[in-house]
Amino acid sequence: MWNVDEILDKLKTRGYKLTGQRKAIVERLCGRKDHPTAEQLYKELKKDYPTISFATIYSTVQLLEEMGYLQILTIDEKKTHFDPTWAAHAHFFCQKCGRLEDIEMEQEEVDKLKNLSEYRTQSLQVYLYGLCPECNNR
Amino acid sequence: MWNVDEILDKLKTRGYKLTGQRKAIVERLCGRKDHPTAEQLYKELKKDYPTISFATIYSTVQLLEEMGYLQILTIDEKKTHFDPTWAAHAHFFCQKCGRLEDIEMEQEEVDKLKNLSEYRTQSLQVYLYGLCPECNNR
DNA sequence: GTACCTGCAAACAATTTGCACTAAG
DNA sequence: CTTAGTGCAAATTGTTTGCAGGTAC
Repeated sequence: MWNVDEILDKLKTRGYKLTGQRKAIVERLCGRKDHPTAEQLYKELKKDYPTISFATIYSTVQLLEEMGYLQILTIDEKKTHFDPTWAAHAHFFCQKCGRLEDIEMEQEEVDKLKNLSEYRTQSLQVYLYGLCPECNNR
Repeated sequence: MWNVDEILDKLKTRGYKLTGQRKAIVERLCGRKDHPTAEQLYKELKKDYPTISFATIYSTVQLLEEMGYLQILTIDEKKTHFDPTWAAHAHFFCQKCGRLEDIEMEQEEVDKLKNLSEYRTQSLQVYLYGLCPECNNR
């Protein structure tokens, strides 16, 4: 699990400016277990930064992805979700309600999948689709 | 591998009309190894159906997905790709040129992944991201 | 002081939708 | 004949972009 200071340090090291917005975004993402969308982040951050914009959110999130601190999930066809968890894992997406859950996966399994291609794999996603128990029972 | 007639039969059985457009779309998808986008399909189909529309393509493709004959891939953040191959396999996406390739995967492996969740998994995608050899060498 | 960053609004692009017309059965 | 399907154009929506002003360093 990465921590806020580590990321801010690395940002600085790479020559990026430590703006209040970037700090706020990193802090808000760090350690959380859900997978917020840009919209969700925007609403949450508005409390601290009433003027924050999608432009800033998207650009910061892309920065964090390039640095390997988060993954941008395309499991939901409608919008991207951000996943700040570093540990190797798969995702389950409920096709009815949109619920998005982490699923544990062994590192060994992940490595095996990454090596499926003869090309060098930089990142990997395993997406499972179905109905969550609640949606299945009605 | 499914064939054109099987699909058309099943469409009829389910009460859908066998329009020329649907036949053309099914024929064009059946057996192909690449992963066309809506745009690509549209261009190709225009030769036979100069008036064909995106509305028809999207609706037919959704129908085929519901019937389990193709998968709609979200590996490319920008647009969806259609995959008419039924056999279990993963996908590799080149982050630079957008090349999208099939990767073989054993059925055993697929089943294992599908069972990672306690919920019933209806479908599964394994996406590998990286650079293809060509993009890697320049 | 000077890049770089931010916020705003406009632009973009893939997909969806409403509706009048057409054609399958 | 009836109803589902089609094509068109407009609408929608998540994301990106251009640019003027602001801020980190």
